[in-house]
Formats: sequence, C-alpha cells, structure tokens
Amino acid sequence: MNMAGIDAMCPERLLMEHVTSRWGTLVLIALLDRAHRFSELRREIGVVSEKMLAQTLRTLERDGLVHRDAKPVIPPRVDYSLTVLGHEAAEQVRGLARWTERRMAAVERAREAYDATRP
Amino acid sequence: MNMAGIDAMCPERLLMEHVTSRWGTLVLIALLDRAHRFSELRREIGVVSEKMLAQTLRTLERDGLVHRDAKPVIPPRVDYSLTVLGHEAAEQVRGLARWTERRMAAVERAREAYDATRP
DNA sequence: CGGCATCCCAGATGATACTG
DNA sequence: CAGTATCATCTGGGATGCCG
Repeated sequence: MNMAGIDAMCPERLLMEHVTSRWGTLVLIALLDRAHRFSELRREIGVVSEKMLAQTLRTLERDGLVHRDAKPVIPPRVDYSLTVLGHEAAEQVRGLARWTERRMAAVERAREAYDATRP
Repeated sequence: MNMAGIDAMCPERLLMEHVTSRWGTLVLIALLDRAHRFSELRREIGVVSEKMLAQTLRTLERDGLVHRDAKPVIPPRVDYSLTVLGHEAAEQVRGLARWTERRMAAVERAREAYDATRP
C-alpha cells in the first residue's frame, strides 16, 4: 500500500476503474446533466455497443452510483439517473474531463516537442 | 460529441486514459509526493512489471506531464518528477482517489444491497 | 540500473442474432 | 424498447531475455 492509500488491486482501485472506464465516464457525465433513457444514452454517447452500455450501467448501479427506474409499461421504459453518491463521482470525473479540455493544446505541443527530438 | 465535449475516441479521452490508467494514476500520485527514481517507483507502487512502468512513464513524459532526468553516470540514474501540467493532472487524480477512499464503505453497502435482491 | 524487443494470454470490447 | 446470449476480435499487461 502506498502513500495515497491506493495500490494496484485494492477495492478503491476497482471502484476508480468503474468510474473512469471508457463508458463509465461518458455515462456519468451525461447523467450529470439530466436523467436519460437507455436509448438516449446510446445516442448521446455516440458509438457504444448495447452490450457495453448495459454492462456499464449495471456495474454503476451495483456500486450505488446510478439509479435504475424500470417502468412496467409496453413498450418498456427505463430511466437512469445519478444517486447522491453518483453525483459526487460524476463531478470528480467531470473535473478531470474539463482539465483535459483546458490543457489539451499544451499536451499536444509537448508531444510535438517530444517527437521532434527522436526518430 | 456530447455535452461535456468528450466522446469515445477524441484526443481528450486518450489523454484522460493516460492519466487514469492503472499505472498512470499510481505514478502521478507517487510523484505528487516527491521525485522518484525508476526503481523507487517500482517499489512504491508494489507489483508492476518493468515494461508497464517504463511504458507508462514514456507516455506521461510525451504528454508533458512527467519530466525525465537521466544522469550520465554509471550505474545509470534516472529521476522522474512532475511538470506543472503533470502536477495539475495528479491533483485531479488524487481528488478521485480520495473520493473512492471516503465513499468506499457506502459503495460496498450498496453492492451488498444490490446482490441481496437477486440470484 | 534502467531500460527495450519479443512472445503470449486473459479479459475487455465489438458484432450479430434473439427475446420479453 | 431495453435488454441477453453467443461468438469473434483486439489489446493491456505479464514473462522472459538481451543490452549500454
């Protein structure tokens, strides 16, 4: 265990991987805006397979970050929203996302400088 | 492109994957404390292969987050430290890490409740 | 000591088809 | 509409060996 209390395979790291996973981040950020139906999330996220979206939502629901509200109607309607816990997670993730936006240009300059100095 | 300006394969997402990757997070948090040699990072992180640590460090260096200082001595000595950009990234990541520590117990209760309601 | 090159595999992800 | 099931593919990551 290192100084931050996070090691390679501790429970905290697994939770962190759920919220920072490719689809986890996009789901959390989309839900930070408002509740979404399954198909709305698919459209908003862009290209994501049904399987991965369903799997991601189930993981986040199990962790208590996302609330699933399945209405007993035909055709089915399922709404996903953030819990209080999920809202906190989403804000952390959004902070990271916003940082990447602010600093993307600087990072790309750094890459060009790095690449320019070698084969 | 969704509302957060982040989609599945944009440059921002790649950058985010670098900083939130399994080894990226641990390296950034370790360097937030102080500069480390390669072998110090290996020990501090715990179980990490040389390959992944080297690869992670190269990626973070290329992104301009980590500074690599190779001293021309024998035996070789290489020190890694955070750049200003890297310090910002590391603080975001540490924020996420601290959140997982604060909320881990609540998440585990949520999982038990979830698991208790099905096969 | 601090790497890089190679091979290999489990697990993550995608594609497609099917269902309540 | 909102999934599940199955099969195929891709890739992060470990193991090993070599080198300046």
